[in-house]
Amino acid sequence: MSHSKMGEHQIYQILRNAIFNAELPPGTQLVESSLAEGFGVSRTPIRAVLSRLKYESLVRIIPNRGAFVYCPTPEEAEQIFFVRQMLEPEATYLAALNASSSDLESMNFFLDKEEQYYKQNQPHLALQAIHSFHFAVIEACKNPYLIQYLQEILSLTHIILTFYDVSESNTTDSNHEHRDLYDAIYQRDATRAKQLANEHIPSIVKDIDFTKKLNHSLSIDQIITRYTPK
Amino acid sequence: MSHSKMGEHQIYQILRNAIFNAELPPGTQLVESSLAEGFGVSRTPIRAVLSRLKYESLVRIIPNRGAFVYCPTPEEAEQIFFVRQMLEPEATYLAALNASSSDLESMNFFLDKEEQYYKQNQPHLALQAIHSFHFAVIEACKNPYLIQYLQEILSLTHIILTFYDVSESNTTDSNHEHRDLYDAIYQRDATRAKQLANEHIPSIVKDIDFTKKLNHSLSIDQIITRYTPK
DNA sequence: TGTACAATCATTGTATACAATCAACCCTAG
DNA sequence: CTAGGGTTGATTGTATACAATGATTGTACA
Repeated sequence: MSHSKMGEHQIYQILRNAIFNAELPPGTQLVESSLAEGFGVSRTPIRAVLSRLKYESLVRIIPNRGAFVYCPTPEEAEQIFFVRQMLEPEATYLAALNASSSDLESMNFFLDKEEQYYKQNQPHLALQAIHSFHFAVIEACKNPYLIQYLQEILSLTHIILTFYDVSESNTTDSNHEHRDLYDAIYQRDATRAKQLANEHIPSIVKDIDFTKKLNHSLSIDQIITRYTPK
Repeated sequence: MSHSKMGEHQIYQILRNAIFNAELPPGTQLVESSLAEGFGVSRTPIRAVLSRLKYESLVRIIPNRGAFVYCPTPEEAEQIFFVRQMLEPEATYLAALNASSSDLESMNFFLDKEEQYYKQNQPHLALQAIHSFHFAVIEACKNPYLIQYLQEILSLTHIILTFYDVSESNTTDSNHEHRDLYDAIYQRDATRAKQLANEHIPSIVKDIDFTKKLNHSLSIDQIITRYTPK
């Protein structure tokens, strides 16, 4: 199956999203020639995209063997959440000081989305909204290096939450914690925002059930077709 | 000037070192074809190396324009040191808990080097020894994600210290602070190690003179020749 | 003289052909 | 039936040719 030609950035976005939402199951091999054919380009830009995903820890590249979708072990998950716990409270502190009105709007938007998806019993979409909310918060901290690292760590935690079962989590609590965090930022109460962020992360981790893996898997062609406009 | 063929990893190391030590002056354009000729390979592996350096913030790539050696502004320097201040004390805490005997040996080795280079009045080499010492510390924390981010941030701070003038700093104090830090880690006193690391960073920053830029610059060919074995 | 515009050139971006690598398979000898 | 070793095939790694981009220079015209 061949599609219309696509730009490198677009290809990156599609693959990133697919890994992000665990539609490409962790461990899947990404073969350059197949992707090239699917996206209607040569292997050259595909290699660039895979290389970028490697630096973001979303794929692992084994020399002369190939690229494989990142597959977090529970031990790695713990290390990832540890780093998130190190970075996010401080970034939240800065966000409370520096958030622009458009940052605040963005946070609000995704909070509403989260609530809406919970009510519609679509936890998978709610998780995406939560990710976007947290992303909006860290973007507001205005330190590009901190943003870069936290964005990466946040993506990894999102993959973990999507890949492992979190159905036991209390959705109402989750939404309330996020709203409280937003309120603290909105009121420029940086200390309180930091403390809320600090307490928030353990409440995410405790609901992960590492014994149950979920399955959202799609084929490469399904993914390409879905994201291809028209 | 053409040289014997070299592997991608080796090329990466050479370019990284050259940028790291400000031998390639910040702002220098790195032209793919020149590097390819210099290293005796095609543009393909050069592009891979430049792309990697880009993800490590050591070069900036402007699309359709080229790759340029990272050129830190004082404002960026502040943001970089801020992130270092966020990460390094905690990593030092973990290092005190987890350092292996070979980690400790490594730290000790570079402490001696630092002292030795100061005595020989070679501040530039002493800076490199300090970097290696700090690197040994963070490696001991055993969290691969934290190590990755701190390694990057540490490299950026090293570039800043090499690029701007720090000749006013008190070399004896510096060495003593490092030895104290090592002692705390050696004694597994994690809390003290963390505190020392916390106090150490401001004492680095205060000696930077952003008004004076130093010049260590070499041409690409000089760099290739110097690092080429034989 | 200064500005708009066209041609030129250096450089990056992409496609394709070929080389190198490694795993899996099969075949043979013990 | 098993262990060793060579062969094959799928995949990545590299070189090279060509296309696209955008800055620079030169030039005509106001």
